Amino acid sequence: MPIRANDQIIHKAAWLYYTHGLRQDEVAQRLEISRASIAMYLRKAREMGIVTITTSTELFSDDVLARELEDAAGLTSVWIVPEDRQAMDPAVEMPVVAASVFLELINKGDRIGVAWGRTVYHIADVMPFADLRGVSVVQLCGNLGAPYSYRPDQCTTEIARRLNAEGINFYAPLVLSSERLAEELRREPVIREQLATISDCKLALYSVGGIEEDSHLVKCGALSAKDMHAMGKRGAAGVIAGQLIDLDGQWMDCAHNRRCISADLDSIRAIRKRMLVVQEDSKFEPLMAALKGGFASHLIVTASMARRIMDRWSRNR
Amino acid sequence: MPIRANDQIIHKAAWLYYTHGLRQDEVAQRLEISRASIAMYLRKAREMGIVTITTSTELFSDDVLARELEDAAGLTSVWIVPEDRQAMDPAVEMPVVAASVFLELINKGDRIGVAWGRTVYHIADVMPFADLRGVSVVQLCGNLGAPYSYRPDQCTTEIARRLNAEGINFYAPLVLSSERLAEELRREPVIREQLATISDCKLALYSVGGIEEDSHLVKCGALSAKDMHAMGKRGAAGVIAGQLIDLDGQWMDCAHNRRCISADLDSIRAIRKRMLVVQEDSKFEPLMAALKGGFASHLIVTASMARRIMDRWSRNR
DNA sequence: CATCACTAGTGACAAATGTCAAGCGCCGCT
DNA sequence: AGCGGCGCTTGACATTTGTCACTAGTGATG
Repeated sequence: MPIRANDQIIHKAAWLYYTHGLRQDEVAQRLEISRASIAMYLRKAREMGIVTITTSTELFSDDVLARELEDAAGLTSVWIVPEDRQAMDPAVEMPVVAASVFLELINKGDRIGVAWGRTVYHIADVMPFADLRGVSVVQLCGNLGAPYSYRPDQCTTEIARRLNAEGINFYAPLVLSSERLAEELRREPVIREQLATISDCKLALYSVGGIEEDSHLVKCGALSAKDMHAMGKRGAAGVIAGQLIDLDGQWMDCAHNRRCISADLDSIRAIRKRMLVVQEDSKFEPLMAALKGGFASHLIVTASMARRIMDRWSRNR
Repeated sequence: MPIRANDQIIHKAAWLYYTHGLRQDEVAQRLEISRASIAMYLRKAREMGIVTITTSTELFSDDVLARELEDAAGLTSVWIVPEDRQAMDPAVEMPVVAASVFLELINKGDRIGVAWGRTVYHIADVMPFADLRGVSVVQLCGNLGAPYSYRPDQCTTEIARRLNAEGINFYAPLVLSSERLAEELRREPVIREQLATISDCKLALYSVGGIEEDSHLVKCGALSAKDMHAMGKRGAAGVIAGQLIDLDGQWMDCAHNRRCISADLDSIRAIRKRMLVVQEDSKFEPLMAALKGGFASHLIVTASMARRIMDRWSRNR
């Protein structure tokens, strides 16, 4: 574009305003035209690229990635745990970040849902102590005798203890041996009430489970390796609060899910702050399913995982 | 710099406001804090270089006189600071223009040489904040205890700080009491290495010093008024990076220069972008010498100075 | 020469932004 | 535990900026 004599005044206005920090009326005075015109010139200057406003990409590259991911996936907030940092192992760092984010998301009097898994327990394990009387921590899924220390009730209890909050455990098994029994149990007033309050939670904390043979559900004996494998064939992509979800993050109508006593997935989706924390790189596909299913509003992942999500997301469009 | 939870929110506010164009109240709502805080965060973001607002310097190079001067003196680029009533005070304007031009000339990963003087310090003082990680700012000349605040190392340091770049100071005095000592010091590995890297600079910033009795070298005690006067008689015409040059811009073989620890003039000439900024009308003769000596590829002067250069140049041909 | 179409500029008002004193936790100290 | 200082946050108000309907000037056209 050739330099038109007229642009000169736009340059002058932009220079005085942006570089010297004069106010619009001062610029108007100096150039002897109305302030309204200055406002117009400045808009043109921005449109024409005479002034450019850029947000840093170098110094805060992780932050930029987080913002891009928020935009792409429609999430409220994303935290990126860097991996290139010489100091910290992401496996240690992530639960710490998650715990402090979790703490900040809690408000007085909130009811908070906590699911279960290795990740969640690690978060519980580094949760700072706080005095949050009036807060209730409820268990999102039924119980399960696990060979490890992170049983569902323990996650809830440990977090409640650290926060000085009220822990509300779920007095039902996660999986029953028959659908009929599960159905009957769900109808029990105590259980029903507990399930009904879940959508009142202000905040939920969970990870997403994988569907490999070493998945949590399998390890804890809730599902045989063979059945899990079969479910993978049938389109299962991940596990949320003990229940299988498909590639689109929808509840699967399968024997396992029907035998489960756990939070209704729609109740979980109804919670405003759904904090999803994913540590393992191998959980990429489950994570994508969970995101599609709307199980996250607040996401905590590693930088490499964030990049993979961005890649996939932009490719699909 | 560790993860500062506080910066995260600043970055996020800046992102939403500048990149997405949300209004402050919308940002406030989304981040669930007051709008007043958002306004504060945005100010910090600008100060920290998370967002940078730059204005094109085209206004000053878009000038017939500038083109003529480029052609006449064989310069790459000239910026003219106008002196008319509509413009700002040239004394204020020139450092600002210089700082903006300087910023535009920097590329990612560059090493940049910065000399010393009142002008350079004034430029440093109005240098915008930016995010130029990976850039190194090196000091072109030795140090000098100045009665003013603009010591050589301070120029370098301040510019580096504002750009978020790495500042590399020169740990030697500008002038030593004997030639022998200067020679020995120049041979010291640390110093020698530092001097050797100067020609790798992609960009240099300096002014040219006068040889009057109120010159910088005299004021800072590097040279007595009497000696300076004597050097004038012997043909000295100006000062570049602490060293005297003659009317043709050549290094003078004199006691002062031999006692100096500073960038070799040929190293400076080897730098592709040599940005010379001259404010005072009184520096006409030094400036002519510097131009003849090839110390400028990019020149910033007042309109009247530009006219004087053109006059002299055309008369001599 | 009247008319129309178009642009750039303006005054007045609405909207957005900047600022500051006061409030509120939090931390360290006694 | 109580106290004082410090730094962040906020509500309320002042200032600055954005917008829009309108006008004047300009140039093309029948």
